[in-house]
Amino acid sequence: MFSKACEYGIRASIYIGQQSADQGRRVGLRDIATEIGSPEAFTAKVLQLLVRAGLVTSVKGPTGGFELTAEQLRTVTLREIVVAIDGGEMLQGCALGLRQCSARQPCPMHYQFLPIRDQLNELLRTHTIGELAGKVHDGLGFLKQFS
Amino acid sequence: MFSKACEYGIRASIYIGQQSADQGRRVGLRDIATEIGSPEAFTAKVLQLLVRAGLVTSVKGPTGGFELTAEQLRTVTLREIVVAIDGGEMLQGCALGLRQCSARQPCPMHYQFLPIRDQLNELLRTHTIGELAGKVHDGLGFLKQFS
DNA sequence: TGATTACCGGATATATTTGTCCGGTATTTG
DNA sequence: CAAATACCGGACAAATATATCCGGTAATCA
Repeated sequence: MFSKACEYGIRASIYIGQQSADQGRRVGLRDIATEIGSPEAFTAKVLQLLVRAGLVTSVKGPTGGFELTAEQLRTVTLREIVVAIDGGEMLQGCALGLRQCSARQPCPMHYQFLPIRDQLNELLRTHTIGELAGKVHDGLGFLKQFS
Repeated sequence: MFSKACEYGIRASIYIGQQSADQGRRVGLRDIATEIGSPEAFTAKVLQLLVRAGLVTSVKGPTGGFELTAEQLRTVTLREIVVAIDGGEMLQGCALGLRQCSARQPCPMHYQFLPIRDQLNELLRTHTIGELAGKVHDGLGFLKQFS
C-alpha cells in the first residue's frame, strides 16, 4: 500500500508525537528506530523529509532530537505525511496505470475504484498524528511487534 | 496501488478477453502491447505468470497467441490476476508495515483501514475479466490513452 | 519435411527503492 | 573555549522492480 519509507515515516511520527504529548519528551534517532523497529540510518533520511516539509521539528546538539509542537500534534494529518514521502501519485493515479483516467476516458474499473479511493483520502485527511499518538499512549495501538 | 507488472497484466487480460469474447479472436504479444500501451518484452513476462497460473491460455506457433476460454472469461476475477502477479501482501498486510497486525496487537490505524481493505478485496473478487472486457467492447472503458 | 511463426525461459541491463557510511555543522555543557 | 552530542547531507552499496535480448521449442502450413 505505502512504501517502506512511508511506513517508517508514519510510525516514527506517531512515536515522536506520543513522546512529545507525554510530558514534552524529545526523542533521538536511536530511540525512535528501536521503538518502531526500523533501520536507523534509513529512518533518518525519512525524518529529514518530514522536517523539511515542516511536519516534524528537529533540534541539534546534546538534549536535541525530534519532537512535535503542540500545533503539529493538533494539525498534521496522516495525509500530509504520506504526500511528503510518497507523493500524491497513489492517492490520485489510475488503478490500472492510465495516465489520464477520468470520466472522459475511464479505465474499466474507474467508477468502481473512485469511492474506495475517496474513502482512503478521507481517512488520511481526518486523522491527526496527535490523535493516533493518544491511541498508542492509551495502549490501544502499537507501533512495533512485541512477542 | 498496484505494481507496473500488475497494471500491465490486468490491462492485457482484459484486452485478450475482449478479443476472445468478440468472435474468439486470438491475439499476439505485439498486438497486445500496442493496444494497451505497454513494453512488449516485459508484458510477455507478466503473461507467462498468468498462463502458468491458469488464468490465461496461450497457443504456440502460427495462428497462435493468447486467449481466454469461455470458462476463463466467466470465472477469472481481477483478484486472481492481482494475487498471481503481486501476491496477497497488499490485500492483507498491515498499512503501517507491522508483520502481525491484528485485533490482538493492532496498529493505530488498524480498525480504520479494515473496512477499506475489505471493500477493495470485495471489489476485486466480484469483477470478472469477461465483465470488464464487455465494458471495453461497449466503449464504456478504455485500456490505453487515445489523444 | 522444411520454413515460418510465436510463445517460452534464461541471461542481462537499467531504474528505483531501500539501506549504509561518514564527515560536517549546530548546540549544549563543563 | 573545548569536548561531546545529535541532526544534516552527500556519497555509496545492496536489493528489488522494470525492461530488454536472444536462442529454444512447439505448432502451422506449404
